[in-house]
Amino acid sequence: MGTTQLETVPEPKYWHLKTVLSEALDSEFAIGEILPNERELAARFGVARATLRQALEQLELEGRLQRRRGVGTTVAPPRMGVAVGDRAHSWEDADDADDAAWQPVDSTEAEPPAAVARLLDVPPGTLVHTVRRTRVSHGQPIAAELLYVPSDSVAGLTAIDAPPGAARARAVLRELRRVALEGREQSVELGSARADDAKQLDRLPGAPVLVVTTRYTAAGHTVAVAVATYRADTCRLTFGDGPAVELLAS
Amino acid sequence: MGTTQLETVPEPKYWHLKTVLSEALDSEFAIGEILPNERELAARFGVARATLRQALEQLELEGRLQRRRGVGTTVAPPRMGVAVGDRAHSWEDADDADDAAWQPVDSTEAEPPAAVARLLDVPPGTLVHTVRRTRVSHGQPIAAELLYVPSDSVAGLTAIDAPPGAARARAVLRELRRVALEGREQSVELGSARADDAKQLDRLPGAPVLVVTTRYTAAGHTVAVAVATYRADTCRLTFGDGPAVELLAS
DNA sequence: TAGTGGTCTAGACCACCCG
DNA sequence: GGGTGGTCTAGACCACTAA
Repeated sequence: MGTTQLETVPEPKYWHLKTVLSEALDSEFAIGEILPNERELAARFGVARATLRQALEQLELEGRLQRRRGVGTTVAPPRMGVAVGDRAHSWEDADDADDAAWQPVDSTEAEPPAAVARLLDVPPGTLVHTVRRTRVSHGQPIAAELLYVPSDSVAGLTAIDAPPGAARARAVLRELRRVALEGREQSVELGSARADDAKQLDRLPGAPVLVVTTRYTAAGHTVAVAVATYRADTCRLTFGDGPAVELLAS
Repeated sequence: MGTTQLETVPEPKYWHLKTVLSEALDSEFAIGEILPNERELAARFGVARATLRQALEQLELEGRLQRRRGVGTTVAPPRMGVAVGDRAHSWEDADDADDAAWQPVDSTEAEPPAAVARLLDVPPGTLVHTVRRTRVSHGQPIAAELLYVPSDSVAGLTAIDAPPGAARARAVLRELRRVALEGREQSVELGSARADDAKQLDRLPGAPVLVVTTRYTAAGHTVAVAVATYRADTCRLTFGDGPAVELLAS
C-alpha cells in the first residue's frame, strides 16, 4: 500500500556515475581527449574521490578510459582486435608487414610453474627451455609471453649453447619451426599482471590481463606450452575459422 | 652511493597482502572453507579494511576467492574449463548428458545494440529476433547469452508467432538449426556485467565477465550474432582444434 | 616543481543472508 | 537481529610525469 512502486533498486552512486560518464564520453569527448582530473570531477558530481574512482575503474576495465599516473585520464580508442587462434605464424620470424608480430626478447633454462609442468607432462622441478616474447601492435605493447619447451621434445634443442638473450631465443624458435604440429588447444582466462609482465606491458602490477594458455602437440606429445598475457584494457582477442579475421571488417 | 641496493620498490601494502594471503590459501585452507571476516582480517594484518579489500578484490579477480554479501568469503575451487569454440552443438537442444548445455529462456523482437547491428549488417533500429539463453554447469550459472537473428536471414523465421517466452525461443533455435553454417568468427574481451546479466549469473552488477561475441555466417552472409557473457571468476574459456578439449585432461 | 593518478586510513551506514 | 560484504566519506601522503 502507499508507495506505488519500486524504491527497490537504490542504484549505487558509482554505478549511476558510470552511466552518466559513459554517455558523456560518447557525446562530448573525442578519442584521446583528456578528462578533468579526479578531484575536480569528484567535486563536480558532488561525491568523494574514492567513489568517483570506482566509476573510472570500471570504465577503464571496459576499455573506455585510459589512466596514467602523473599524466591524466584520457578517452581510449576502441579495443583492437588481435588474432590469437590462427594456426599460421606461431613461431615465425617477425614480418615487417605484420603489425602484430611477436618479438623474441630473451631465453634461458628454468623450472616452469607447477601448472605448466603438469601441462607439459614433466615432473615438477624439471629444467625446460623458456623463451620470452613481446607482441607489439600500432607501436604499443599488447602482450607478453613465456614459452616453455622441454629439451627432449625437440631434437636440436640440446645443441643450443648460446648465452641467454635474444639470440638464443631466436635459436630456440628456429628449432621449433622444424616440428610438424599436430594441433593445439587454447584457453583464455582473466588474471592480473605480475610485476615483470606489467613492466613489459607498460602497466602497473595487478592490471587486468587476459591470459591465453596454448598447448602445442605433435605426434601425440605435448611439444610446448605458451602462456601469453594480453592487456585486457586495449585488446579484443579474435579466434577465427578463416584467415585474417581482423581485416574482414573493412 | 652508499645504500648498496634497492629500496627502489616500496611494494604497496595491498600487493604484499595479496601475496601473503595467496600463500596462506595454498597451504592452510581447503576449497570451500570460510575465511575470517574482513574486519577481523584487516585487524589481524594491521591495515584498514579498504586496504584489505583491495587485496581480496584481486584474489577474487584471479578466481582464488569467492565473496558473497551476507555470507562471507570462501576459497574458490579451480576455474572450470568451458568449451566455447567447438563447432558442434551451437543451437542444439539441451542434452541431459551435456553438463554445460544452453537453456533457452526467452525470445522477442527488439532493436539490437548499435555494435551488433553493424556486425549483422542491418540498419540501426531494425527489429530482429532475440533469444536469451543461459548456460549452467555443475549446477551453477556460468553464462548468459543474447542471440540476434534478422528475420530475413532465415527462411522460416517470419512464420513464428508464439508469444514471447521459452517456447518461442525454442522455435527460433529450431529454425536456425536448418541453416547450413559456413563458418564463424569469435572474439573475447573483458567487460562488466550489466544488471540483467548479473542477475542471471548470480553476481552483482559490474562483476567482471568475459564477453564472447560470435558471428555466424552462411552463404557469404551474416546469419546471426551471439553475445555471451561468461563469469570471469569461475570460467576458463577453451578453444580447441579437436573435440572435447575439456575431457582430454583426464 | 606543480599537477596527476595511486595508496591508505578510520570511520559510517546500507543491503543482504541466515538462524 | 546479528553478522557478512558493499558503498561512501573526507581527509592524507606517495610515486610518477612533464614543463
